[in-house]
Amino acid sequence: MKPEISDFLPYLLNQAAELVSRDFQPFYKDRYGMLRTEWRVLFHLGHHGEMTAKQICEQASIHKTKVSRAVTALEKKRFLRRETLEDDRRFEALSLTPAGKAAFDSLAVEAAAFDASLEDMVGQDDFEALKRMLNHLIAKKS
Amino acid sequence: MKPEISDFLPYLLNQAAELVSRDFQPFYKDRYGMLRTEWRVLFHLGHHGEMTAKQICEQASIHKTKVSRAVTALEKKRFLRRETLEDDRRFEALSLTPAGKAAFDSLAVEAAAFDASLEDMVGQDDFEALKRMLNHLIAKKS
DNA sequence: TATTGTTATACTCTATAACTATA
DNA sequence: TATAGTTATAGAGTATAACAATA
Repeated sequence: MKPEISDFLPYLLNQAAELVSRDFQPFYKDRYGMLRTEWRVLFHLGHHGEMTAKQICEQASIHKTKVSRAVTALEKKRFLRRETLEDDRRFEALSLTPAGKAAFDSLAVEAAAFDASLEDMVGQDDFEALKRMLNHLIAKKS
Repeated sequence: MKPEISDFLPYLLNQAAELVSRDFQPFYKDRYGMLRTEWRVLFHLGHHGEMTAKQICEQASIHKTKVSRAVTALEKKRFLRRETLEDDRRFEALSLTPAGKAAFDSLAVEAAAFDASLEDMVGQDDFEALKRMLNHLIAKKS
């Protein structure tokens, strides 16, 4: 018995990720002109406060070239400012401007609501289990 | 309490999908030079036999432009042949050549083994639950 | 006019190597 | 020599409009 495509986990993950991403994309794209990596970097800075690019790379599992470009784009949008660290001038402290904070606050609320709508879709218990499994899978594969 | 990124389902889905896809990609790419959509189209034709492009679009939820390009690429690799339907000359019956069938047979085995390795990773019960939830989510979002 | 499939085009995302500035 | 971050480039994936051929 050959497997159907709906039994192949890589396909399911990709399809689900794509559909969900496409639904959330308008929130950061249409209003703020951000790309996905920019939204993620903004998310991390909004959540953790001042960080270096390297810290964002590590915490978010994003390659340094992507972070570098996202930081440049967010800076151009006046959502982020950088300050070279005097201890070690290779590092820059990245932080959100008031405009960046405002965007983050608004998007964080919308993200939470979006996540809640997904929770409604699959049910509360399943939703927690789903997140747990995905985190487990990601940890194993990273 | 602001949400961590590991609590945001779109992020988790995308990260898991990317890591898993990257692991499976070598099977169809390195040996057969296929792209992801080509592998999916091959999968469908191998599983269901003769189909039209429209049927593949519907069953696999792939846009017609992607299927069209994948079909062209698979034809160039001599994995697929087309035959215009005389009933309605807008349609073409697509089917795998012997070389295409051989590639499918080999890849189907490897895909099943890969899927099984993911099952080992998350545990059998969770694995079934995970697939069920993803299928549910996909159905709701499509 | 509607449908199947193709082509053109632009944008988004990923991956890697080479580079700079600093340590 | 090593590390933080940048730039260049190619490849892969996605989205949409316009089109040709057939019905």
